[in-house]
Amino acid sequence: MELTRLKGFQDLLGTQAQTLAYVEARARLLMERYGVSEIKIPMLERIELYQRSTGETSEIVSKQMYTFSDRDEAGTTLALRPEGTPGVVRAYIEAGMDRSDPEQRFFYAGPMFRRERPQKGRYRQFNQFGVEVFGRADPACDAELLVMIDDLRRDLGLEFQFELNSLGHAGCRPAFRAAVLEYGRRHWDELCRDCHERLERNPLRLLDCKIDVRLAEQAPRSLDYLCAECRAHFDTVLDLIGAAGVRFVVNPRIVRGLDYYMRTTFEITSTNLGAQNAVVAGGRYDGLVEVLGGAPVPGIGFAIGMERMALALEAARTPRAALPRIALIALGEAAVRKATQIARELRAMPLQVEMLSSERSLKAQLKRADRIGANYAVIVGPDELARSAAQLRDLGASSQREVSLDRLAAELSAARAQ
RNA sequence: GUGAGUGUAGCUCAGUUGGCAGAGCACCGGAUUGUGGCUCCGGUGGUCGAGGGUUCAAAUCCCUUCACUCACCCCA
Repeated sequence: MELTRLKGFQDLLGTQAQTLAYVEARARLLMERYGVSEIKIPMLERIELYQRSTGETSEIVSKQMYTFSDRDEAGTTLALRPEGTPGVVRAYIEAGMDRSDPEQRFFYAGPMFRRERPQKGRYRQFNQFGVEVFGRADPACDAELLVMIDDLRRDLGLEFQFELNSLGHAGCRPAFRAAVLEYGRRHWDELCRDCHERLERNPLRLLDCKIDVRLAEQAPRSLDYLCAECRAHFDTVLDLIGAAGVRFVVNPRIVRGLDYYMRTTFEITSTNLGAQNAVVAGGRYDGLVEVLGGAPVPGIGFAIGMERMALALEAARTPRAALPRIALIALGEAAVRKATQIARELRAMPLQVEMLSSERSLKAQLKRADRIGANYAVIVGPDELARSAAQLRDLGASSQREVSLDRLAAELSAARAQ
């Protein structure tokens, strides 16, 4: 086969697609309870949107975006969205909400694109479910989002590790950054090659190096550089979520790769996912709305990695109860005609009904019924048709009896109740 | 971008020292006129990832290349 799927892109079949849809359905239900409304935004934006928000120093923008020229005279450079937040902020400003009605909560769901080397839990097209809150600077808002994530976790029956940190705000963050930079330069000779690179590009990432663990642990901590206000904000967030029953740890090494994060940042991981174990991540981004040309409105948000969530769920889940599955077997043209009507009637019950190919023998059709995991087979042939009846076969029990057609739906419903 | 591992039937994989390409599962048919699973019998199905080299002879040895997987990196 020559026309295969692209590297890092996937076809999701059957249960894989189902699990993903299930996670999204549960998340949507939660949004309703939290009063968060949906926002649908484009998958394509000007490249500058990401350069200015996500940041040129992030690897996402500098190396991983799918970009191309539009067919207009100006040759505008477009980018497939690598994440959702910039687009949501742009839409929020464009709708004038930053001035008219700044306090807003949105959720979005859809595919993101990053051209990375694929591995377990990491794909070039992947789905995120994200929440963004604007116009709220108070710690109760941070806490509410974390509780929201914990609600989803509990609803799905999973165990996660919540790790939180605070990076400080525009006033105190620079001092911390300078301290890390200074620390890195002082220990230059002991740093790994990747860390040399990091120091140039994004010094804070020194802290989550997995090679120089000892050095990273002894590096300056953002928590020690917080101003009184940031300190109080963080303490209140921790107090609130603790009181609400969220289990968490403070991890001073959580720094996010995106430029716009400040104050509260968090990463939520699941074991049994391999190396790519972050299922949810996010943080506060006061200042981002202003950077993109809006009013000075605070913001905070997170994104769920849907494929990773589905992976975690598949490792732990018990299958959900499905509709009883009926294989409808018709023998002969007249029976097919009748069966077409019966199928419609049974599906309305509701029952899951699949009509098998009447071109094949009864034996082959029953074999097929077994293969697809049907609970019952309903057989209609010329003999049954003459009596206005059908054979109702219980494939699990291997028992069979004749049922008149006008009683069939009721009989199957009764069997379902058992 | 870097590293490692794996590529043989639709799937999971054997294949010895270089000597006729195999098994299990799945699929199709039969044993059983209109009755599945279990059993038995038969059948369909192969560019041994691709290209080149060595050899009387290559799935096997050598070179090149591609794909997939995992990890680094990055991050959801």
